[in-house]
Amino acid sequence: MLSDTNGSQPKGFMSHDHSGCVSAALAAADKACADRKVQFTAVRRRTLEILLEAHAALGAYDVLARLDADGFGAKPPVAYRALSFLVDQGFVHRIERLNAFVACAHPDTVHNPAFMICRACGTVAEAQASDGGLGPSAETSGFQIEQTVIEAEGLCPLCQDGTT
Amino acid sequence: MLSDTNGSQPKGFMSHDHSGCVSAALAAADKACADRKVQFTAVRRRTLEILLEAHAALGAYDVLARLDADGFGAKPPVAYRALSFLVDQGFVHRIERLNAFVACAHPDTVHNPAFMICRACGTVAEAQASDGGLGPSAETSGFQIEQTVIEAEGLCPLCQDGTT
DNA sequence: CCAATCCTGTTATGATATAACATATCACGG
DNA sequence: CCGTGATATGTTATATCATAACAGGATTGG
Repeated sequence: MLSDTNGSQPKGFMSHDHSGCVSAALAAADKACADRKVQFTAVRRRTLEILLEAHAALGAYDVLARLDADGFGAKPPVAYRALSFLVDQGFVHRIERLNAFVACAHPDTVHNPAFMICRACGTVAEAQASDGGLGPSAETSGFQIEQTVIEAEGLCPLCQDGTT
Repeated sequence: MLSDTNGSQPKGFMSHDHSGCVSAALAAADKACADRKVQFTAVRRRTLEILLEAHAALGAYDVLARLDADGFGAKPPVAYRALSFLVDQGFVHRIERLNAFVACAHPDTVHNPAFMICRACGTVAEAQASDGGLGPSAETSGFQIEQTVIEAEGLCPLCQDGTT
C-alpha cells in the first residue's frame, strides 16, 4: 500500500523546507487554470493539495480515502476523475510502475518527465528525461512518438545502507 | 487462438517471415533453461509459445484463457506464475503501460529493453534502450539505478494514415 | 527409494479502474 | 436575470488486474 501522510518528505532525495511549496504550487495551478479557462474546482484543488502534502506517490484509493474524509465523495470515480484532470493539466504525473500519482515537481515548464523510484522507501524523484534513446529506432522504423514513459527503479541515497 | 501460423505478422513494424521464429525462440529458451538448470515445464513452455505466436502484447488473462483451453489450470496464478518465470528468465517482458506481456525479441543478448507501443493497433516493438537520460540526475542525487522502464506511445507507420 | 524442493492448481480475496446514469452547478448569450 | 448547453459531481454496478495461502503432485539428488 502506498501511503505517507507526514509533512516533511524528501524532495528529489534531499530533504528541504517544504512549508511554502504546497501553497505556491496551488497558486500556480490556480493561475494556470484561470489562463486556460478550465475549472479548478474544490475536489480538484484538494486532490492536488493532498498529493503536494504527501510529497510522495499515492494510489488513487489513498487519495480517495482522504477526499472522503474531507466530505467529498467516497466512490472511485471521484478520485479518478480529479486525478485524470490534474494529469491532463500537467499538475500531476502517473507512475505506471506503481499505479500511483505524484504531484509534478516542475509544473510551470513544459517537460518530459522521468522518474527515479526507490524500491526500499518508495520515494519518487522527478527528473528531466530524454527520449530514452528511442529516437534512432523510431526514425528507422517510422514510428511517431507522442509520449515516453521513463521510470527507473533502484535505491535512493538514504536507502543504500542497511537495506537489501 | 492459434490463428497466426501464417508467415506474415509485423515484427518491429515491418512485416517479416515469422514461420520459423517461434520454434527457434522456443529452442533457444530450452537451451537457456538447461544451461541455467531451471525447469522449462509444459505450462511455461506453452506460455512462451502463446506469446511468440501472438507476436503482440497479451494480458495475463488472455494468456490464461489459452492455457485453460489447452488443459492447463484456469485460475489466475497459473498464468501469473508462468509469466513471472518467463520474465525472470528474460524470455518475456512486461509492458507496464498496458499491463501486458510480450515475448522478448532478443532473448539471447543481455539488454535493456525499450518499447514503442502503437496506440491505434496496439502493436509493440522492442528496441534497444538507453538509461532514458537519467544518468546525470541519478549521479547528482546519488540514486542507484537498477532497472529502467522505457515505453513510448505513438503511432506505428501503418497507422499513421486514416487512423485517429 | 526417500526426502527436500520445486511446481501446479485451487479457493479466496484484494487492488485497480471504468461504464453508465441521474443530479447539480457553471458560463454565457439573450 | 434567466434559460440553456456544457461541464462537473456523486452513485451503482461491474470490469480488470493481481496475489496470499494452502493442498497435492512431480523432480531431483543423495
